[in-house]
Amino acid sequence: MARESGDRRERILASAAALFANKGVAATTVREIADEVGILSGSLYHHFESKEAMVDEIVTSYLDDLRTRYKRVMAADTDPRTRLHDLIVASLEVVEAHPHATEIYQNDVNYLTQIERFGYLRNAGKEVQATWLQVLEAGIAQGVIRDDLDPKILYRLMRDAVWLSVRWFKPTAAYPITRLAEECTSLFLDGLSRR
Amino acid sequence: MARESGDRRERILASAAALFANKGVAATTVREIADEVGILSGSLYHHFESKEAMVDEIVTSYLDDLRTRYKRVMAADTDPRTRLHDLIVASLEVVEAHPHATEIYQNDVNYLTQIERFGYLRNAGKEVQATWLQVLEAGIAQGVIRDDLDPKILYRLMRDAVWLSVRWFKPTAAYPITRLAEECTSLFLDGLSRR
DNA sequence: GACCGTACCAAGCGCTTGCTTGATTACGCT
DNA sequence: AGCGTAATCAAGCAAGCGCTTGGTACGGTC
Repeated sequence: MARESGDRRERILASAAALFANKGVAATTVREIADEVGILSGSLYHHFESKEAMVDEIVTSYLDDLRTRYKRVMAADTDPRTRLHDLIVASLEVVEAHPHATEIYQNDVNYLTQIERFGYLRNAGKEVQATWLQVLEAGIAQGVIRDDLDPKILYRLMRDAVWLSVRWFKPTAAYPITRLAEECTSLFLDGLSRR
Repeated sequence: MARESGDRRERILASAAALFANKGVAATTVREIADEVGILSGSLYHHFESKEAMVDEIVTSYLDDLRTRYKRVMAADTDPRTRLHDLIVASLEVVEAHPHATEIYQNDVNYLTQIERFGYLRNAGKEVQATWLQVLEAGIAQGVIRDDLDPKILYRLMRDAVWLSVRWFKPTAAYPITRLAEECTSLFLDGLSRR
């Protein structure tokens, strides 16, 4: 059985990601991961160098995907309003594609960044912020976005609202992720007051 | 030295809260807590029954404070728009008063709720949601809040944005917490589009 | 049919964990 | 001076941790 090596590897990674997301990285043991896959804990080390290596692979592929999509948004020749909308859509798509990785990143950044190996997480966060700020500031300069709100604060409020949707949003036929993206965009751009 | 017993207890609690918030509950050891206070780990058990008991006391006093302030907001005879503003202010005040507890709650709910002792966290979350929904739905019924946005989704977006400010917001003289509250309220109610 | 790499198991190592225990100290009260 | 209590230390236990090791089963290759 299991003639396909990569298959097993990915199943381990998937189980690990789910456990890391639900219980936290520190609180998840290699034995739990092995149990979920149906092997002994020692056998994990045939596929991965360490527990950290599993976390690393999960988080890295998540960040790679995020960077790729952000670049695509910024490469398009669009106005700030559209770009903001597209950033929200791209973010939610990444959240949907890597729900466990998103949750790990959200819950355990503090813990992870103090491990030498994951120092790169700091830079990743700064990159994301720079992208959003670029869009917001262009919007303010062009007069389509209010200039009485601090763009850094705006970014952080929107980022947390969008990213943490991973904790509660489960797409359905009646309420797909595209609709969440529209409601997010509409809330942030137009506000919830009736006019 | 340390003739006041309660003093030492609170210093332990403060150190524990800071460590729990920064590293996560599971990743913080009782020896680290003791080191911060300047005693041996065994001595902690003269003041607390267990590590869980410390977490419990931190989180409980946080939730008590939150509930109290929310009740005060809802007891006032105000319109939905004001109430929403007051809920945001109250939330930010609690975040400011219990920054470590807020962070612990945000980062470790998943981990904590699966420990029997902390099952009450589920109900606490539902209570908070019910309060916000009550205000939002009253606003929709009175026609001051748009009816094309799902109130549950609105609540979750605003909640995450407001609560996670604990991770990045440090009040200064130029930008006190009251201003953050105003910007939050203005963003959510009016949106960031210039009109 | 000898050989090799892959995938796994069984066992356990060294270490850290939360927590316990018994002895010792500091201090207020009489 | 003597006593009682609170606070602490020194030492260590059982359990669980991440990870290593030595060995086995098996499919493919020449």
